[in-house]
Amino acid sequence: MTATTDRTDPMASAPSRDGSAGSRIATRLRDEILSGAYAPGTRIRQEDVAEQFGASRLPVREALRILESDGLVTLVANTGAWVSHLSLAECEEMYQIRERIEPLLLRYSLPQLSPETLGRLQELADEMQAGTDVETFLRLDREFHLLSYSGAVTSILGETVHRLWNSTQHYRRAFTTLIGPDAGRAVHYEHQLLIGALRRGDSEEAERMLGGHIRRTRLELSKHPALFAQ
Amino acid sequence: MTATTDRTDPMASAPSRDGSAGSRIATRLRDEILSGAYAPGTRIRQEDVAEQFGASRLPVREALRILESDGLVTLVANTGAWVSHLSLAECEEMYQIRERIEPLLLRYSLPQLSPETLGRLQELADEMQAGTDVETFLRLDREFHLLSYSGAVTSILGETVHRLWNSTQHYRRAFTTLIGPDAGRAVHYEHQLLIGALRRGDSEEAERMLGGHIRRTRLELSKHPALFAQ
DNA sequence: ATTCAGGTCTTTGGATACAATGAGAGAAAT
DNA sequence: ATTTCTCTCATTGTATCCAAAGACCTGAAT
Repeated sequence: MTATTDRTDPMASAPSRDGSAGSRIATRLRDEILSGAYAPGTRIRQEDVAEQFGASRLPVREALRILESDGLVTLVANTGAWVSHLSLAECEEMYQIRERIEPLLLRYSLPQLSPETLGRLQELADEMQAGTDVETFLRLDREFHLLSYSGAVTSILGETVHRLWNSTQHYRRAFTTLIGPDAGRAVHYEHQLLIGALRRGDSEEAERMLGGHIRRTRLELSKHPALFAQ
Repeated sequence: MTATTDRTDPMASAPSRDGSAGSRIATRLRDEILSGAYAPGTRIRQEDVAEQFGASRLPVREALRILESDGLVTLVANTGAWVSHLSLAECEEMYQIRERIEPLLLRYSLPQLSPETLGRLQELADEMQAGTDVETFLRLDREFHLLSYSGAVTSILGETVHRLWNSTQHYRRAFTTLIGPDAGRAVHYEHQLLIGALRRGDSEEAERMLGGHIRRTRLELSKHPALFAQ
């Protein structure tokens, strides 16, 4: 009976809050949205989803509420639900927030990172650097960063960061598709330098690197307003 | 059909998302929780609320989902709903987040603040300094800070800050009750200095003042773990 | 006396049925 | 031709009913 939902697996893309049908539907819908199956702006009809999952519209409504609180779905009363889309300004806001709170989360996490985790981070960074397709790049990058936060036992902060990643997922995909997964070599170098700071236990430097990494990404992103065309 | 909900009134304690019964119930329940009528840990029975508002349990469930996404209510599947309570660690986390993102919000807001708004901020600060009871102190402090953010046209950032204020409201009340609304003179001085920076349009200094203000409050709060006794 | 098992009972979760609201098409008037 | 009004239909919102899952109480056995 705490204020937080359990999250044993830091990599889980879905909180999987509980066993209710609404939560299960939310989990699967979330994965579909994050996978890119639904583009932002796509309308979501309750009945369609209900039929798809073999349930009534009621748990679907609960699922939509959950996804709304995740920022993935936008509900309008008496009208319907849509997959959320961001304006460039909103996306930049999210990156500004990330830039300020993810270093904090990393600071909580760093002292608890095991050698095994650091090794795994190195593997992920190397695998990314070897070059891959867009989807793999996105998956590895997400796993890399969220794993670097896995030492933190925080509740609110971790969830907030998770939400921000989910909300911007589609635009990261669009951006990466546009410029190619290796166009920005800086990403790989920054990851390597970040790992170095983590290995040394240099919290200050790790925070600075991460903040800069997010900041640079935001500035790159803002050069492509076309990604956010309505 | 944007990703944000309208919020014309920056002071509204409730988003008042739309006209559905669930949202209206959520709005009123939220106000009751924030007013202190329900202590954290209090169980909320769906049927009680339904009867209180003359509705069925269904919109109540929606209201509880909404409040859960606000962080004010904790739902457990097949078990029930409780007014959320925070541990000291969780509350400190929220203050750490606030310390990093509220200065950012203030930076967005500052250039848009009208002379009238600055005057109103001065009135609020003066009124607080004159000394009042706990409830008035809380109301004025909340209005002061949220009004200082009212110039920002942000969406996500403003909502996030709003949620953090709501989630910690009960503990601010408990803390203020414990030490008295005037025990911390520093609050008043900080407010005055903050207004000075705002008047000069000195964004850097305003951000620094606000960050320090929140930080100091967090440190004070952490001296009283008894406030968070289960 | 304490602990464990069973059963009842309260409370939540879900499905069907109905009401109400909004959106879109079509027709008429300017 | 364009705009506006109205009517119809698709879709969401709510209530009632039923099912299921915990919680609590009672009882017996060690």
